[in-house]
Amino acid sequence: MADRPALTLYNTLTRSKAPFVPIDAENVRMYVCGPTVYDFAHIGNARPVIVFDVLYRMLRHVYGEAQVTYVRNITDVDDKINARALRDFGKDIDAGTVTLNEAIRRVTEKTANQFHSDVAALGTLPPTHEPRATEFVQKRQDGRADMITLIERLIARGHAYQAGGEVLFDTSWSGYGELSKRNLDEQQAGARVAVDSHKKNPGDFVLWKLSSPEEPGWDSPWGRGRPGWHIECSAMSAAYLGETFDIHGGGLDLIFPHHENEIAQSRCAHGTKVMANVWMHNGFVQVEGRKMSKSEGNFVTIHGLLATETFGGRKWPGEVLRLAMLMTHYREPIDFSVKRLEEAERLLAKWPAGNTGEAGEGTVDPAVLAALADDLNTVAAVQALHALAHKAANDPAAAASFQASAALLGVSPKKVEISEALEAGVDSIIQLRLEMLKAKNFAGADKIRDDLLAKGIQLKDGKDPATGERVTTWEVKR
RNA sequence: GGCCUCGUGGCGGAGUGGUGACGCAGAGGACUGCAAAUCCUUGCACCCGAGUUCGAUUCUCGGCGAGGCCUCCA
Repeated sequence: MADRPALTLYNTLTRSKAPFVPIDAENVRMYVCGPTVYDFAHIGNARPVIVFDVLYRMLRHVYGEAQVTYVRNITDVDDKINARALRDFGKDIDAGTVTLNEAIRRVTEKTANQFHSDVAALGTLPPTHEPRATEFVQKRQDGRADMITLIERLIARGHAYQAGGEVLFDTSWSGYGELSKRNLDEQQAGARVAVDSHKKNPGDFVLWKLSSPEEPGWDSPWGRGRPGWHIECSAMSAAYLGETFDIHGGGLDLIFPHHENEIAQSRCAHGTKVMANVWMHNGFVQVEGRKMSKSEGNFVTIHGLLATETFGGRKWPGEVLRLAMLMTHYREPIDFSVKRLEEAERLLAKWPAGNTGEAGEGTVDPAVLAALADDLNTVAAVQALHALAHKAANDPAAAASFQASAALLGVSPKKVEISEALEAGVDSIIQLRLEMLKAKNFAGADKIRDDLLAKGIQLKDGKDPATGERVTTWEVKR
């Protein structure tokens, strides 16, 4: 395709922007680190989900929907999950009515379901594959990559060793530190982590650790145990995308150690020069100017924004949250605030509402496309969209183009539904009000207007240009 | 201590070696019985210092400031 838009992406590996060239344009492959399912997802989790959803839409637009594979995992094995299961089901486990594994499964199922409903409300497309870590611990019937096989290969190739009841990755490997630009030897001075004596190098990390009988575990060549934190992404990316793929994404904080370790594991296990060609990282989210943390009391969950009145004293529609997120470039830090959400809502209210949220027949606006092609400049894209919205008011082609362009960002405003009974009655109420106005009964007319507004219907008075008669129209107030 | 980001008007936020992007909010106006919506007009900026340059917000160096990672974290 000669007319394919040139997509440029910032690559953390090279700390620079470069044209994106897929390994195989017929099968463009992207992996994004998904949630560890032990608690409600917060807006910090929402950012990569939204950002890489835009990238997914962009890739599908450029290369074709069937030509893009997007994998986002669910990590359902983690000591935080175990702790949560004990907290929530400890009594049941003690009473013998629930096993630990059952309790863990309940925690992960509930949290994963919540996550899915949250991100659906944010207007994100489901990924092509959403593998769960627990299904990739042991060797699989279908022959896809698994964690134990990867660890075996790492040991066989001399990159991992057993010590102190653990299997550890040997970070003396020469490629270690390329992504995060770290030299581990130089970091010893201020390192806060105590050096375990059984490690060959202080930075060596766990691939496999033994479980006590009370802890969840899987049988392995090294005894019953559970995987370390990083190996699941190496396994699941290889399982669906192969040993080398195009794009790997996640939050800034994952650069070290998570992604650095993933690279080390995958490259050493497979003997490859690269794990993913492009590494992309989104910036952090702050809340009202402060770091979000449970101790600060400003921990904001997606669910809390959508369904409760804990932030700014009201609920927020998913599309408002999404637009608010896209009003800042993905690599910049973002300050999540009530003011920002209000601005996003105002902007959205000015855009023409389509029923479908689908691209429809229109062509994507060149300015929107160019903005997104430039390392996902969603800010410029939103502003191009805003300009397009002005034209769309009395230009059907522009309106169609707006829908197609907005769909690429995933922010297509949908019409708000009102009850049919209300809608059917509006015209007669307007007539009644017009007669009151003729009689100069302004108080009565204004009351009607206020009552309708309370029901979500905004009246707008205008003049018929020919006759000078008052003409009242209405729209659904979003 | 080491390694990374970043610093633009009230707020958000692009961009560029050489005439104030833009959006939101504000102010003024048109329209209106009053609103809402819409339209028009308008004020406000590039952290500090040095260097390179005819010229720097844009490049280089230094400083100051903010944030992140080095420990679970998106």
